[in-house]
Amino acid sequence: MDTKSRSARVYPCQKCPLKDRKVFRDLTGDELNFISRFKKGELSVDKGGTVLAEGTRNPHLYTILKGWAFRYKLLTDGRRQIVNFAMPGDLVGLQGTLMGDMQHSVEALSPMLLCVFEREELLRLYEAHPALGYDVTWIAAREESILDENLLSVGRRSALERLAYLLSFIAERARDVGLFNGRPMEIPITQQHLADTLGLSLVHTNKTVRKLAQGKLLRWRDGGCEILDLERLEDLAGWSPVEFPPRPFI
Amino acid sequence: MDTKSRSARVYPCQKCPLKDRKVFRDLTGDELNFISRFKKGELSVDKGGTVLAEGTRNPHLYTILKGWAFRYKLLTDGRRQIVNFAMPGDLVGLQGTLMGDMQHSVEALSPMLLCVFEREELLRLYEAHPALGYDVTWIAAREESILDENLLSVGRRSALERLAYLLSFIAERARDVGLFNGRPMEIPITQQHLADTLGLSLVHTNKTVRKLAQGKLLRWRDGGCEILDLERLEDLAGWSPVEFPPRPFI
DNA sequence: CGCGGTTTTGAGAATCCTCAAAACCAGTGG
DNA sequence: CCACTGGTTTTGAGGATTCTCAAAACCGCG
Repeated sequence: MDTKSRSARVYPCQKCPLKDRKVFRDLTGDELNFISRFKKGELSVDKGGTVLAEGTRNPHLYTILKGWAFRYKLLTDGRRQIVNFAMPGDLVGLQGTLMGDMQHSVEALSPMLLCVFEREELLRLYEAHPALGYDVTWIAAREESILDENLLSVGRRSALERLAYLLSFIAERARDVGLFNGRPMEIPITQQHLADTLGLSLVHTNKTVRKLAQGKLLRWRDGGCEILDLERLEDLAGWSPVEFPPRPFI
Repeated sequence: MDTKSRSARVYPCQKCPLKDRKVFRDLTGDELNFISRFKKGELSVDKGGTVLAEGTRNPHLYTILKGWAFRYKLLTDGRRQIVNFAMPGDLVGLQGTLMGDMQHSVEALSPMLLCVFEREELLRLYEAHPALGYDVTWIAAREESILDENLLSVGRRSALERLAYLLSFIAERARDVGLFNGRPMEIPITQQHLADTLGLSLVHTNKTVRKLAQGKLLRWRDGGCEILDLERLEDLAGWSPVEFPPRPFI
């Protein structure tokens, strides 16, 4: 189940498939060279595999190159809360890198490919390229801002609004990093994942999903959700587009 | 209502009342000197005053010296979600500093005194003292970790657990930074604040508070909550103490 | 004393939950 | 090729939690 494998380097940073996306800021040659040395290899994780586990101390920090994952926490009796999803360009493991033990787990929703960095070397990045250090803080602040929004949803939106908001949000993010690329907008999650993100029961989540499916806003197909009408979904969610400058990534 | 006033500098960083608390890491002389120049003044805000407003762009970044505040977001129809509380030693405004417009607001729960920094100079901090830049990231990661925990609460805990958890958490944090200091553990919030933090209605929050009050775990007095039995509160919350190394602050 | 903000209580209703079971579906091994 | 299995989705039904509405009580303050 927990099939991770360290593979040879397939993507040198100079040929990073993400770096030319317009949502990401451009890196200088120097920065790219540094990151290239900072990168220690690539890790592939199977669907369902655990990338990072709560309570452990992992020597690595990762940037997602390919695939989907989710970040979650558990209560002792097994109740699970998914706190965020992660996709290409996202950094995972920063919290553990800085604070010691991981306070949450990360699991793959699809086969993944990750860039591997050494946590011990992070400070050297700040020393060598302050702007990259600043970028890492930027990335952490962005995560914070996403969590604020999720908390607003779970605390104050109705089940239907919550679901619409979550799907809109995931779809927008995924589109930005090219996960759809013209193809249908399919999100590789189960309704149990949705339930654990929204703070709802599986049954009620299903009934809510059903409503959106009847309205042709989405459909459920082979273990995933396909967004059919993002626009109406965003209306329902009370979506207010927030424009950000190109974001950094490493 | 929005009474802010820029005051003369009362606390030079060398005499910062927080810097010797054991929850905070020690700063080198160089670092302290730099921070001292980085600090542009002090700001005092009345109880109920707005420190930062969602949708605006503020040229400043603050560290709280004295007082309590909360961070919140609003939906267009007025529903409010409090996402976190802030107290001495906490940095506020970082998200706006990095990403542009504020995505949340910050309001004072008590009279406050804040250290004022210029957002434009933040990058210089990374350049001059990479370790301090690293610290800022640390602070952001800590906020992230708190938000994860809040999300777990709101999404997966019952009303009673949620309330017990929230109060335990606030009390622990406040104690760490010396807000009680032997005195009774009084938290200057209304039940409306609790409700908006927990994602509950005011009425149901009140009924839940009542239960804890009947069990002598807390009592409500002159516009605030006094914790009477933190230990039992933590039991109820399923509290698992997490030990962190001394945390940075600037 | 009156006022605004806050806390408290009651009552009925909506949302959301749990339990239970069936339907569906892809993969596995016989 | 089929039966079986485990995971996922779907549906029904009754019940618990939480909500809204409404009003009263309380309390510091001008």
